[in-house]
Amino acid sequence: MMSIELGHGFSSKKAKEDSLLVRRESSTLRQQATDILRQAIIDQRFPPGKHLVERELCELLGVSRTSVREALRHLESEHLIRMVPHKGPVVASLTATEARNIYEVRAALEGLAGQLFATHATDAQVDELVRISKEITKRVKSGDFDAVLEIKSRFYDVIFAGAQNDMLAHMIHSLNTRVWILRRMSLMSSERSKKMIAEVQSIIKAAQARDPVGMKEACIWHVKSASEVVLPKLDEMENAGT
Amino acid sequence: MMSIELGHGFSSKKAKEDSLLVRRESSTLRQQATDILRQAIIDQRFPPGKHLVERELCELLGVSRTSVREALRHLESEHLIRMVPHKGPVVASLTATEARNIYEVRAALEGLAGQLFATHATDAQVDELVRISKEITKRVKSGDFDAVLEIKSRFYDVIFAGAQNDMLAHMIHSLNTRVWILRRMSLMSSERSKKMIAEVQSIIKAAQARDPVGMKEACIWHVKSASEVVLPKLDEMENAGT
DNA sequence: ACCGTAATATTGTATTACAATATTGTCGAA
DNA sequence: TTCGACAATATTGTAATACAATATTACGGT
Repeated sequence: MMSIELGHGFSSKKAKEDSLLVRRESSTLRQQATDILRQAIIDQRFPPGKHLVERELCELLGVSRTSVREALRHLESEHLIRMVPHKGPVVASLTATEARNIYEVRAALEGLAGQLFATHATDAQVDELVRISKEITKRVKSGDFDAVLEIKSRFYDVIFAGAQNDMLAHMIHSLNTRVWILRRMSLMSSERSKKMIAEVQSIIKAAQARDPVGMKEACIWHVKSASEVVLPKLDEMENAGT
Repeated sequence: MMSIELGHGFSSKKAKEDSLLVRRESSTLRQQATDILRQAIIDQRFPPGKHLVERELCELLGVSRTSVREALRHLESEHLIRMVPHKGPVVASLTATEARNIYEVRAALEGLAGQLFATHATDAQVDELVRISKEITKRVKSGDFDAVLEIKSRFYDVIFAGAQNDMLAHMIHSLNTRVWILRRMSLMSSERSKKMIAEVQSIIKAAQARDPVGMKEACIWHVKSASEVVLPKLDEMENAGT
């Protein structure tokens, strides 16, 4: 499991997964704090709008205020919380407008990712994509939505790897964090799941055909299709809240 | 001299300038620290690869380590610095690959921005765009590259406003910060400046025609064109460094 | 010249303190 | 009672200090 240290010969330009680098799990406390808080927000343990208090977080996490505050800075830049001067951090809530904006951007970015994948990916990566798509179908049938989201993340990770653009991967990932709740929501309709599987299939088909434009459009369509399910619901909720 | 004001994010939904809100200029010290450090990096006062030392920054800025560290967290999330555990922050250097990735993403995002502008913008915004484009031509002739970048930022701000997607604006802005140096570099060739003006004109034309697809393509073309000037130079520099 | 080890520097984290600001509660007057 | 002024309280913003963990450098012996 843990491999041996070879000194600091970290010339891992390729980063094969059998790297010899020591795997020092999330080295710093603030990193762990950040991850835990992020997860808590995603899981809605801290509901949107919730006013967080630094001291409470310190106690909750068992770390000092220093670390908590630095973790909060990080979450702020991910737009998971909003800092109100002299009031503190507030868990960000997603307005319908923001969600619409995010889905617009996601469509553009995932379209690009698809296009680049069709252009640059290895055959092995295409095969891997096919393999995962089958797993997606399987998990959808099981009805475990979080499991579906998890495997779909892997699906996209393969696309990003093939696309060979880390910046792109990072940005999409960051956006997805914010709409995670919506994505789960969208899966909870069985018609949506069915359509989703079909969309994945058309992405696969374009990938196998090495068709950049086709893949781009399939990816864009996939995002658009999801947004069309979710955004009306969000509008509805927002109006009901008024 | 330069009023930067990317103060507290971009949460202003409409941001009418005659808002009644109290205008507390960059309220917190860490915000000011963040801005100053960011500017220093952009201006290459801290060259890429430079190893920053917290204590020195404290002295330089006249604030405590607490504030400096929180500012550093922010810059880290903007990818302007890289945190190496137990070694500290290092000013990020831009590899040719990263630059290529960023330009790919920028093309997609600015294309989207253009498309949305053509769809949603008011006539006044189109007029404003025309006005600014004339100013761009003027400043290009003056030969002040920073002035050109500044007015081009305003050009894009109008596009973002018309596109009505704050998330998109924020992401492009963040990317631009990282390639600021390259953008300035690209302007330093007079042929490039000439072509740039022509590209802006074609963007304007599409905007006036309210042609989303045309505008999208003009914006994409503009980014691609800039990247084709800059990326070879960067490759060159990188090889020379070896 | 090489190796191991001590000395040093710097970050990571915790703790304490206090000023600035926001929120809440209290009391008196109209 | 209702309202407003003002005090009491809570929380963040910032600073200063301390120490452990780790990386870098210097030194000294072989």
